[in-house]
Amino acid sequence: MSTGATILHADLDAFYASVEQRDDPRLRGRPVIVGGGVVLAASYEAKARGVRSAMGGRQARRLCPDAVVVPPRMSAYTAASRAVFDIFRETTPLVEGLSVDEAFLDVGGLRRLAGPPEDIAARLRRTVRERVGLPITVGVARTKFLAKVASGVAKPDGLLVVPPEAELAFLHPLPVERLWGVGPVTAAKLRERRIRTVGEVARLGEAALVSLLGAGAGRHLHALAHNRDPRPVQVGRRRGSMGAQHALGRGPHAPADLDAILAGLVDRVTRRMRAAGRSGRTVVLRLRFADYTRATRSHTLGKATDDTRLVRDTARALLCAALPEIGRRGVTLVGVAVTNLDDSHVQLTLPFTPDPGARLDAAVDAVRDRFGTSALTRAVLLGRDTGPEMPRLPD
DNA sequence: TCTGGGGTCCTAGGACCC
DNA sequence: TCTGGGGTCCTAGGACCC
Repeated sequence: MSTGATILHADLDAFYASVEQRDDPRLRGRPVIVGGGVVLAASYEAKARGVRSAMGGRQARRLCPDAVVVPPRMSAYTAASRAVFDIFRETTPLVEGLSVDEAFLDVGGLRRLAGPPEDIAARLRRTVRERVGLPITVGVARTKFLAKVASGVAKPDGLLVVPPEAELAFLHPLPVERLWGVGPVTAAKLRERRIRTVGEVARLGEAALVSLLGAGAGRHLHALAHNRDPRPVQVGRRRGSMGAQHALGRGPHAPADLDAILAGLVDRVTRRMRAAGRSGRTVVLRLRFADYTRATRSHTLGKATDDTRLVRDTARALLCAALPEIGRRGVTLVGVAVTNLDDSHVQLTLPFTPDPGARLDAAVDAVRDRFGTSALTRAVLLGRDTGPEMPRLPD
């Protein structure tokens, strides 16, 4: 294992908003908000005025009346994401995608081939800017956790290298909210104990953290504050669940309407599952009540399925059982997810080749490259035009 | 902070098994 | 006829992330 700072965390800045500014020069330099009801993304000009993603649209407009509000163009973001991930994979085969707009890259083995990590990172930023036209921030460090923190500090359009000898000096003065995994609840608990910086967390001791946050979170945070993070960059992670949800007004909502919404959601999810070659065993009904508290109801089937009717009937039974509670409390969101996705199918996307024989050869090669010869027990070749689906974790 | 849609990971109790 | 230790699976909830 290489000992230097060799992990890159690359993160596109204000992704959706940057794509809009790229494609419409009139938006450049102006506050841009993507999304109507809630803010999906805000340009840095809008962020400077206090606009945040997930914020209600009305509040955003109050904070920033001169913002240009544009509807999302998911297919444009998907295309941009694909182009950027192509550049990631040209940089190193060791790419772990976290979402549409960020990934870890391990460049530890590339020093002789491609130069030191900081040069690779600078080149990556330049290439993304030239070929895709988007600003991207890169953090470089010895661990994934620190690389992620570094990119967060360097945003927007920045590059920050944390050399191994400077790790704690970098980490300890930061506010605890900077830590990946510390959200509002954990931050509030720490604040009650007058703990504001990572250094103060590190001095607290593991036992105290465990009693404050629980065993898992306490130990995790203690390790991170001491900069212990052994997790490697993992290639080819597959998602564990697929879901769809739909928010509703405060209601009331007739059971038949809820059932129709649920059927539509199930249809969407199972369609995506079949397209990805995945099936799952557990059907989860997700509910949000009028007071915005949440609940889930789930049922696990005997074997994995991607069948619309079976998933729909299962979800419908869960909904029926929950109707009395929905009647009492009101409902503001219904969702369905299928989890326990099996690992028996993998989908690889390959460029189209006209000759069927060459197509099969390419598929066999691709499977062998990625999983070894023994993995190739049965392959189904599907022709599919690339739709507007978002590439999150590969399926 | 008056709240969309898509995910991940962890915890804890209970059923059930040996 | 009162009860150990260890394991897995299922369900539900919660925190967090983009």
